[in-house]
Formats: sequence, C-alpha cells, structure tokens
Amino acid sequence: MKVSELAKGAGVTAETVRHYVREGLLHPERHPDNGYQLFAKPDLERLRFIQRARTLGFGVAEIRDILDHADHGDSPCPMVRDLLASRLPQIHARIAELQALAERMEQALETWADMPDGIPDGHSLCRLIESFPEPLQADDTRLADEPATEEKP
Amino acid sequence: MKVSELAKGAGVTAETVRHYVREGLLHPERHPDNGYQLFAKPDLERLRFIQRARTLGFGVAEIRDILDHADHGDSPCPMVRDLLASRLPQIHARIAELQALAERMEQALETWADMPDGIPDGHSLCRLIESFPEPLQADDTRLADEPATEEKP
DNA sequence: GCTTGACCTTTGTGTAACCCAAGGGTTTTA
DNA sequence: TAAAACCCTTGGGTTACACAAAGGTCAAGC
Repeated sequence: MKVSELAKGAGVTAETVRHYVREGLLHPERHPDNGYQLFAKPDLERLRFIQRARTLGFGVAEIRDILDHADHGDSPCPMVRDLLASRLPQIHARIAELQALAERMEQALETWADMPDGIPDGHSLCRLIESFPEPLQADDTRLADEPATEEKP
Repeated sequence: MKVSELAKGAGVTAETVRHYVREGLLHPERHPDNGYQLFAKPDLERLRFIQRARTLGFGVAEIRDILDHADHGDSPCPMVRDLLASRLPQIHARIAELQALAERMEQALETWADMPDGIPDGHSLCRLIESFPEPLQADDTRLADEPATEEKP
C-alpha cells in the first residue's frame, strides 16, 4: 500500500500518515526504485490502533512508547492502564474548567442583554467586560496537559 | 511602572506582559535612556481587561481587535457579543467531546479491570485497546477552534 | 568606586498534532 | 505522449505563552 491508500483505509489524511511515520509510529519499507513508502496489511491495523488510542486520549509520543514496547514483545497494557488512570482526573478538571467558562459566557450574554453598549471614555473600554468579576488571582488550577482530541482550525 | 511591576499588579508573569506587548495589546512608552518599557496606570486596567476577556474565552488576536476598536473610539461591545455568541456553541461541543472521552476512558478502565493484559502476538498489540470500538469513520464534528483557556505544561 | 544581585533588553527555541505550500520526481491514464 | 494524479522532502504556520542565553542597567552595601 502507498501512503494515500493506507490513509483512506483508516479514514485519515495522507499528511497524518506521513506525520506518524516521521514520529516513528509507523515503519514502512521503501520501494527501492522510487523511494515510495510501502505499507503492509499489519500497518493498517496498526494505524487503526493508533486512532483508537488517540480517541482514548493518548498523545502521539505515548502511543509511540506503547508501540515500541509491543514491538519488543512486552505487554504495553500496564502502561496503558497507568496512563489512562493518571490522565482521567485531568480530563475531568478540563471539563469543569470549560463548563465554568460556558457559564461565564452565558451569564455575560444574559447580563448584557439589557445593558447599553457604552463607548470607550478613557475609564472603560467595554463596560460589559469590565463589569465582570476579576479572575480571582493567579489560579494555577489549570490543567497540565491534554494531548488528546485535537481540533482543526 | 516597569514590566514586572505591571505584571505583579495583575497577577501574571513578566513574560506574559512582554508577550502582550509583542502582540500589540499593550503600547508602553520607552524610557529614553535605557529603553525600558514604561507603563502607566491605565495600562494596569487594560491588562486586567485582557485577563477578564481571556477568562471569557477570547483569543489574544481577538482582544487586540477589541482594544484597537476601543482605541479608535468605537464601541467594541457589539463585536464582543457576537464573538461570545458564536463561540458558545463550540465550547458546548468541546465539553460534550471531552465528556465522551472521559466516559470512554472510564469504560475502558472498568472493562479492563478483569481482563488479562495479553502479550503482543502479531495479531494484537494491546488487546485492551483493540477491544474498543473504532472511531466511527472520519467524524469531522470536531470543534473548529477554541482560542481560550490555555494550559501551562 | 566597585561589586553583587536583581532586573531589564532582544532573539531564538520549544510546546501538540498536524495542515499546507513549494519544488520536483513518478506513475497512471486518456 | 502529455496531462492528471500522486509521491517525495523541506520548511513554515497554528496558540499562548515559557524559558534560556547574552548582554546592558540599576540600587545597595562596602
């Protein structure tokens, strides 16, 4: 299989496949004549494995570690469990954070529904925003990292 | 005020202040002798405004636009409202996404609690992950962007 | 006057997971 | 046989900062 064929088989873009190759998650052979990357059937399974792992919140580097373990004949499952268990509370924290954000936004829209816009007068820029409570000091309760579930701008 | 003083006043780091200056959110004067950035009292209010806007989900570039409008004497409030209203559903989508992720993770941990780890055998890498449902094809229901609420690794 | 430590400057690099464009070779197809 | 379609690599962009390096500045104590 060539790059695009593998990509289609798993529902990702060819760029994503190349990215995984660059990051060492896939190890294709090379066609000796033209240098094209050649994937075998197991690579399709491997790519699907990667996809599932991504939806479970694993980062690309972590998946590489998992795959490396497996490639060496070691069971990566304990690692997988540990990663999952340690990441879960962070996801919950992130959710809470976003819910708080949504509530602030909704509250803002409600509050502002019958407030005048106001024009910048040197004391305020946009009274709407300024009427909001200050972000209670430096709250370092932010989530450390969240490698999963990316978006495409 | 110098950089660190302004930063302390708003509970952010000096780096953050410098970042906002680079991005055009703050326009300090320069001490003619040593080139130090000099901030006035309004800049502190401005920085706090930025912080509030960030907690409301606005990105730095958006805040720059808002501030530019205000600096030109235009009321940025309609823009603010529009941005908020258009971003809110994305936040909700993002929350739903993360909740689904958390559920998958929890379900995985539960399911695996009494499953054997399994050693890679050429057919499976980690049966635990492979026993999971495939990410239903290319679901492009992902969130377009979410410039707010960043984390610090 | 001088050293020391704290603070200032700019520039460049790194982060996560890709996307996209450019420039150039290859294969397939009409 | 020529165009369309696909392959390759390289490099830059995205977000909101953090951090390190190299060097200038300043306040205080001796």
